[in-house]
Parts: sequence; C-alpha cells; structure tokens
Amino acid sequence: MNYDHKKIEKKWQQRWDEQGLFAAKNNDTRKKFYALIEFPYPSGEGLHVGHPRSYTAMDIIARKRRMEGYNVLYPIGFDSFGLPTENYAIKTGRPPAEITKENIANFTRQLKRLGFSFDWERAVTTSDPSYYRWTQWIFLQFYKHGLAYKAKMPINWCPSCKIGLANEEVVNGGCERCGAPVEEREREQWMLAITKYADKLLDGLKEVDYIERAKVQQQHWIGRSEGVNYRQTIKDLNITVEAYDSVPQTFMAQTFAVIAPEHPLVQRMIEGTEYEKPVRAFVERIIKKKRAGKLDLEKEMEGIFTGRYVENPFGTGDLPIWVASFVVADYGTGFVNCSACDERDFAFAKKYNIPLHPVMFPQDPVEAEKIRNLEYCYHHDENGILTEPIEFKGRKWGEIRRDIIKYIEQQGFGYRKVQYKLRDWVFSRQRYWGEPIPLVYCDACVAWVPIPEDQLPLELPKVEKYQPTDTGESPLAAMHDWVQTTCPKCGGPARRETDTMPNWAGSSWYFLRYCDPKNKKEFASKKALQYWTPVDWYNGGMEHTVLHLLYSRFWNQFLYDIGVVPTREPYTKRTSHGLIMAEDGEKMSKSRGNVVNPDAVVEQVGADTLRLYEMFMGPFDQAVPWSTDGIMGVRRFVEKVWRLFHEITESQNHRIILGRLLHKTVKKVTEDIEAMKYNTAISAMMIFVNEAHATGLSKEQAEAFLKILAPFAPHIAEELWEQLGHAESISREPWPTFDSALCVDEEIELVIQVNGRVRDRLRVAADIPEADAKAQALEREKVKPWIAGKKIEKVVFVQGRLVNIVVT
RNA sequence: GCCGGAGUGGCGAAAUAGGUAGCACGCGCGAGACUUAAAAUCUCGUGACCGCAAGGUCGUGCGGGUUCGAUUCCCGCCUCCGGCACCA
Repeated sequence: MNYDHKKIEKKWQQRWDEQGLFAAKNNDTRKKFYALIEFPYPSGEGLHVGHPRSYTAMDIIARKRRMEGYNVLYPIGFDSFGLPTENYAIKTGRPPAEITKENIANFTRQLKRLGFSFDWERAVTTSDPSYYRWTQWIFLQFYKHGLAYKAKMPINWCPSCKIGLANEEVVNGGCERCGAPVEEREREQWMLAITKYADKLLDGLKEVDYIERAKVQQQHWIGRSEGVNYRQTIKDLNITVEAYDSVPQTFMAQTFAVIAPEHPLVQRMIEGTEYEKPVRAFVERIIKKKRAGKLDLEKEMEGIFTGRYVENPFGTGDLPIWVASFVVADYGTGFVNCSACDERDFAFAKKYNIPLHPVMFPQDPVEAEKIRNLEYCYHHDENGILTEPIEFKGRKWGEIRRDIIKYIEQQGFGYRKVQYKLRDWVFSRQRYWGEPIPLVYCDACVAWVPIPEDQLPLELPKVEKYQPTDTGESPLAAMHDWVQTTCPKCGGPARRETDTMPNWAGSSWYFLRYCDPKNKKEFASKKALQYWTPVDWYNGGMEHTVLHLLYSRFWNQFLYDIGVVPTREPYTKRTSHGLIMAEDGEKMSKSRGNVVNPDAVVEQVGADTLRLYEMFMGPFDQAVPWSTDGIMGVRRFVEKVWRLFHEITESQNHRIILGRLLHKTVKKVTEDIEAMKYNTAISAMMIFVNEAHATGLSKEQAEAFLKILAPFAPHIAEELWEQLGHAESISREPWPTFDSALCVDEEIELVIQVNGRVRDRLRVAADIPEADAKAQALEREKVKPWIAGKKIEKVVFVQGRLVNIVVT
C-alpha cells in the first residue's frame, strides 16, 4: 500500500471536523489546559511558513495534554482590523469587510489543511461587530475609570500612511510599515494611561514564567528609575523649574543646567533679551533636524547659552542654563542639572568651555589627579570616593545612594521621585478600518459622552472612499450624517468621534473572548473565565514582546482591577519561536522573491511532513533557514514509518532490545516536548524507527510509538492506528508511560583514559564496582604502553562512564 | 554605547549539576548492492594533518586560567543576530 498523504490527510481532517473532536467543553470536571498562539492577521498573501512553526509547536503541546487527560482549549481566530487591508481597499475601492471575508476564508482553508487541533467553533474575528462590540465596551470602561483621555500632543506622524503612530511603531525614526521618515505633529489624540500601570506591569513579571528575554525587554521598556527632583528657581524670572536626577550621589558636582529645545520655558527665558534671536534660531534648527530624524545619526551635541541662571538649591553658586540638543523633552521635566560625573554633560561642558567641578575620585592617586585635571569623565564607579558634600566626604559612591537621597530631602533641596521611560499609549488612529471609538462630543455638556453600553456595538458605517482626508482625519469625518448625532445624556446635538482604535485593541483581550465566544450579554461569563483563565502556555514572536504582550497584560490587569476577570496576569507561561529565514539566509519577503508557500509544500509532501520538518529544522527558539533538501529528508522518515507498519514483521529475538529503546524514546519525547526541544524528540523517533526496521516490532510497541508520533504527525498516526484495528481516534488514547528502570542500559562502554586521553574502551556491566573497573583498566594491552615506566598518581573512576589513569 | 542570545564538520545541528565532541539525527557528497536503465530503497564511508596499516597529533570564534579531565566553569578579547538607543 502506498503512502498517499493527500488522501489520508483529507480523510482525517474531515473526520475530526465531523466529530468535533477538538471542541473544548466549558463545563467539565477535568483539569483544564489553555494553549494559545498569536492569532494571524488575515493578509491577502495568505499563510506564511512562519505561522505553522508556532502553531505546530503548540498543537503538539495541546494534543499531548489531551492524551494526558486534560480538557484542552486551543483556539484560533483572526486579528482582522488593520492597515494592509485598508490600503488594499484604497487601491481597489472594494470594502475592507469584503476583502477580509475572503482572506479569512483562505486562511481557514490553509490552516485546516495543516491539521491543527484548533477548536474552530470558537473562532473569533476582531472586525466582526459581535466581537468589537466588546472591544468598545472595554474602551468605555477605561474611559469611565479615567484611564482614557484626550490630549493635544505631538504625535509621530507618518506622511505616507497619513496616520499617527505609537512610539512602538516608529523604527529608527521611520514608519514601521512603510519606512517613511516620521514627522511630529500636534493632534488631539485619545490616550490610554498605561503609565498608571507601570509598577503593576513590572511587579506582575515576578509571578509569571516568561522566556527571560521577554521579561528583560519589558522591564527595559517600562524603564523605571528612582531618583530625586530638585526644587529650584530661574533667577530674575521667579519661575520654578524642577530637574530630575537618577544619579544624585554626585549632585555637588553640578555646575550648569540644560533644557530641551522643545521646552515651553525656553521662550519665556529669552523673551526681550539679547539672547532671543540666536537662541530661537538655534531651537528652530534643532527641532527641524529632529523631525527629519537626522539628529540621532550624528552623535554631535550642540547647545547655546540662554543668558539665564537657575538658583542652585545647594548654595554652591548659580547654574547657567543652556539649551542643548541632547535633552529629551518628554522624559523627567525636560530640564537637567549637569555635572562632571556624566559623560554627556562632561563632553558638552568641554565643548563649550563650561567649568566643571568633580566631587568623586578613584582611589589610585595618579588617576585621581587626572580627574582633578579633567582629563576624562569619571562616573558610575562603585568604589569612587566622594569629596562633597562634607557629610559624605571619604565615602564610596556605591554605598551612599539611600543616604544621599535622604540628605537631599532633609536639606530641602528636592524630593524622591520615580520616573519611567514608558509613555502613555496613543490610542486613536485617523483611519477607517478599525473599531469606532464609542463617544460623542456634546457642546451643551462640554464633554465626551459615552454611547450607552446597551447600544453597542457602534458599527462602522459604509463609506464611499477609504482614503484618509487631507486634514489627516479618518474617512469617517467626511460622513456628515453619521457624524451628526444626538447626545445620549442631554439629547442635544452632538458629533461623533471619527478616530478609530489601533489594531492592538482587538488583540489585547481576544484570549478572554475565546473562553465564551458566543456570549451576547457579556464579553465572557465569569464562570467561563473562572474555568479557563489564565492562559497556561502562550507562544508567540519576540517582535510582540513590548507591543501586544505588554498591552494585553495592561488590559487584563485593568479588567482585573475593575473585577471582571479573575486573574491579575493573563498568561502563566510565555515562550517564543525563532524566525524561519529563506533558503538564502535572508528574511523571507515578497520583494526578495524568496517566500516559501505552505500550500505548495503541503501539496507536494503533505501536512505531516511540513509539521515534522518545521519542528526538526533546528532549535525552536532560534532562527533557522528553510531547506528544501531538509524537508525531503523528513518526508523520507514519514515514508519509512509507513513502510515499517506495512512491511516489517515482528521478530521475537530482538524484542527486548527494542523494548528498552522504546522506553527510552517515550521518555525522551515526553520530556523534550515539555522543553520545546522538538528537534531532538524527532531525532529520537528516527532512531527508534531505524532500529525497528532492523529488528521488527510488536503490536504493542507499534501502538506506543504511534501515540508519541501522533502530536507531531497526526494524520499518518490516525491512519496507521486505524489500520491496527482501532475505531476510536488516537487522540483519545492516554499518553504512553515509560519504565525508568528500562531507560538505562545494562551494559555500557567504559572509556579508559590516560591523563584525560581516550586509550581504550571496553564493554562492562553498567554497575561494575569501582575496584573491578580500575583493575581491568590497568590490565588492558592498549593501556600498558602509556603507563609503562611511569608513576601512577591516581586513578579516577566515574560510574557508568570512565576510568582515568593519571601518570607522571 | 547599553541589554539579551549565539559562534562546534561541506550544511541544519547533537552533547553543558565538567566526564567518549561531531558511529545523536537529518541533509549533502563519495562508493557499492538491486535494476536493461533510471527513480526509489538498502549497505558502507565522510573534521584536518601524518601513516600502507595499526595508530598518532591537532581540533568546539581568539588568548589566558582552574582541573586528572573544559564545547561546558572563571578572566580578557573578536565576530554575528535580536532589542533599546542621547532617559541625565
């Protein structure tokens, strides 16, 4: 019988579908397991070979868990709002909803062909009104709790996409999607106050099991630092200005201050003075450069004196205020006190001949002299010795942080302050294809009024044109009939918000909807959430670590705080897969023409082979290049399995050997799956099959092997399982167990070393006594020449491994 | 610059509570068997150098160190990938 992957795979996919085999049950006494992958964006290009890497990995986990007796939820859905579809709509004039429907149909077909054990009955689509009704509802909860607010602020504006971008969407000063240089623009934007959750998001990381890289990246992104804000006054103007300092140990070294070019105080400081003209010119030039994204590239720092001084709260003289290019406007106060103990400050002062006053020195007197002479900048050294203030003279920089902050507070110089790099989330988009923001502005109430919850969803109206307007408003703004409405509160005239939500919105809570996807009264019932959440294991790409992962944690924590979800953290465990590169080692991309189409692969070699290959190609968390030859090797393995079950008959005399190997294989596969070491798990199964070809195998052995193969290659496993005479799906079988005693060899190869070099090997019982092993080793013919005439210092014995004779 | 991760055969990679590196597995390549032939399949070989061979020497990015023994641990570098990037 020939192995016909097309026939077999189709047959089982249909059967699984008909039987609803992978539908998760909400009311169940079994222990639950919630496996999650990042749902795809249904692009016109169809599935990418990168998708199955993550999906197969979690499918293997999900299938194994079912066999281990868990009630498994492994859902799928579509993150269908977003730019590519809208851009395609602009180009073709076709409604995005229509395009999306087609793309989803195509993705569904492609995903089903790969045999994933998704619960298709729970599939959600973020652009479906029955779904985004609840996205809007959650937004209103944010609004009602004061965490959604409108602010006029400079946003990252992409002139090509005509859209405002979140900080996270700006890559190297360019638009993440189209690469065009990003400009700054003032706009009224809806913001989500994620910074209010900075500490909670940080704390939550302690209680979750995430891949270390992801934790570190999130911590970095949140960027918490603890320091002091100095209270000080600009001389002659009587303006109070604070300066943030995260390294206050060396505050006595401060000799000047800098302010960001964008800072509103700059204008007030120079108004009507001789500095007004040059400073204004400087500021304009720098801001222009910054907007063009050209400032970061050249590391050169520039500045200009404002003619003003800030009163030094420490009484060591007034600090001249400079406008400096390197000051970040929206971090801290945008105003910084500078000293010899910071590299940038030091370089800046040197460039403009501003006096410096070091107060920390190395213990080495020669080096200390160099610091006194300002030869280089000395900073952040745990062992640096302070000279000022007098109360801290002689103490080490690394030991005085707490004390000095206390001192600064006691003296009234400033107060303790925590800063974050995290900024609030720019939540509105001037686009059509997103969730409408369910608020209306009422002139009479002078406020944004929420649409009553029972009137949700606020559906996206059909428009004629999908182009953003020239003013940068969304196409919805041109729909006057839609925009003009009445205020739900006072009944007076009102106008709708025409901005929509970013596509991070729908994906920030989809894992909750999966728990109860058809619910019409709530976003998910308490009971369903209680049972399923948190997600036990979430696998996804590293590229989503500071975007989707952080945002969805934020939403979940907020929903927890208002009492509508049962757990603080949404995901217990987070792992990440490596990228699949093209055969040439480059990133796969349409423009390079090196994209591998999964449809063609499945057609040619079958879904089981593709799944196995993607798991076998290399370590799961590492980037690996695609290899057409490599996939043929895996195909050969699949065919070998097929032949094993059709051609090889049992041969009694080798059953013992194979039995041991089977136990070892079951152990290896069982453990490797948990550690996501799929490549070595498959290699172990290959070894087993190679051996079984030589020795034959019994029915029980064949069955056990099929069970461990099933999560990887479910179609062929089902088919062979059926051929062995079983009527029930193999996915209903219990996961095989192994006998630890049978996983160790009785006989081993003992290595004999002389001075650490292998000179001989011999087969001995695994539990050979130390004395016997040593005695035998010394008597070996191959060993004798190496020890003859030499003094034996000692003989090292490692149980089950080696004897090492040390001679001199 | 800072923070992660990684450097091992012709290639993807195995092996790290220190213990046979690469006869884990797979690909590729070479030879052979089967075949009229090809494909498929099966068998054997495949790090470098020396040697007819037995065998030996060198080899896990580079330089040191600890150890009977280091791909694994420590110190100092180099290169590549990912992230952050004037955050005071």
